[in-house]
Amino acid sequence: MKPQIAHNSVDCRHVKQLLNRIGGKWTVLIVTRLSRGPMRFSELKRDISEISQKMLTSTLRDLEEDGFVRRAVTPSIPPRVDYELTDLGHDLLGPLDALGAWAVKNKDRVEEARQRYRALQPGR
Amino acid sequence: MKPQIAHNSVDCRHVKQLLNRIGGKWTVLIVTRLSRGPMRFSELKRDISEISQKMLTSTLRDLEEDGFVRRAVTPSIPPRVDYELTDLGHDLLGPLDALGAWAVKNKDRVEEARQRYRALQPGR
DNA sequence: CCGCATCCGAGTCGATACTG
DNA sequence: CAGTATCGACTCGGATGCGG
Repeated sequence: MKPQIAHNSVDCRHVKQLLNRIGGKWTVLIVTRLSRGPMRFSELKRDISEISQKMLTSTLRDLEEDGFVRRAVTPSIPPRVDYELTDLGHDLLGPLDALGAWAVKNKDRVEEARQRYRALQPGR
Repeated sequence: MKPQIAHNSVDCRHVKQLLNRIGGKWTVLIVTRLSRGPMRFSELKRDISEISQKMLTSTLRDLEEDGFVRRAVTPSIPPRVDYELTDLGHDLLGPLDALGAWAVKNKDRVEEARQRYRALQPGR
């Protein structure tokens, strides 16, 4: 089974890759936290209390891999690791904020649609 | 430069909900197809050949539930079902296209970052 | 033609325990 | 402090078969 997309446009693949990243359960939460400035691992963990250590680590790794986040290790004892957005990460905030603003602005319309839908679908 | 998304607030949930929707494997593909105009179920199925009937059905249901897509049944024989974007769905195209444009524009930077990352991580 | 029901494998998420 | 390792629960997506 190949992840090949029959959709001809090459660009489509990149769009989907990006969506897969930011569509992750924690990605946006982390990126928006970091938009305020560098944070330590434990700060992020404390700030997003519901996240598990594992998911925080792996999400940060993914973001680092794609060049949105920079990881800075200070080999002291105890060790210290800071994370911050790269230029690319900051650039991403633009469209991301736009989407976020849209979601906030239109949440009522979505909510209405959901209630209308449920009203018409007995059971389910 | 400053985060426009209010963290720790109710808004955050709506943003996440939206991302969960459009982060789905097929959502964007379907929405972009429908942006050109109404389409029948079988047209969509044919156009996105790799999608399974199940996923097409369930994704359309999700989009309908959130008010992005309207479903019109013509009870003829054989039956006929058309799907089209609602006004809300069309509005969503704005931020969605912005994100898509960003992905296309910055694909090289992401690609570079990935290669740089891989070069520094032997094995893994 | 449309799409629901069911089963199943693969990947994801998360709690817990352990290391430098 | 900042992770890694492991294992189970859960969810997603695909295949197939049936029904209106």
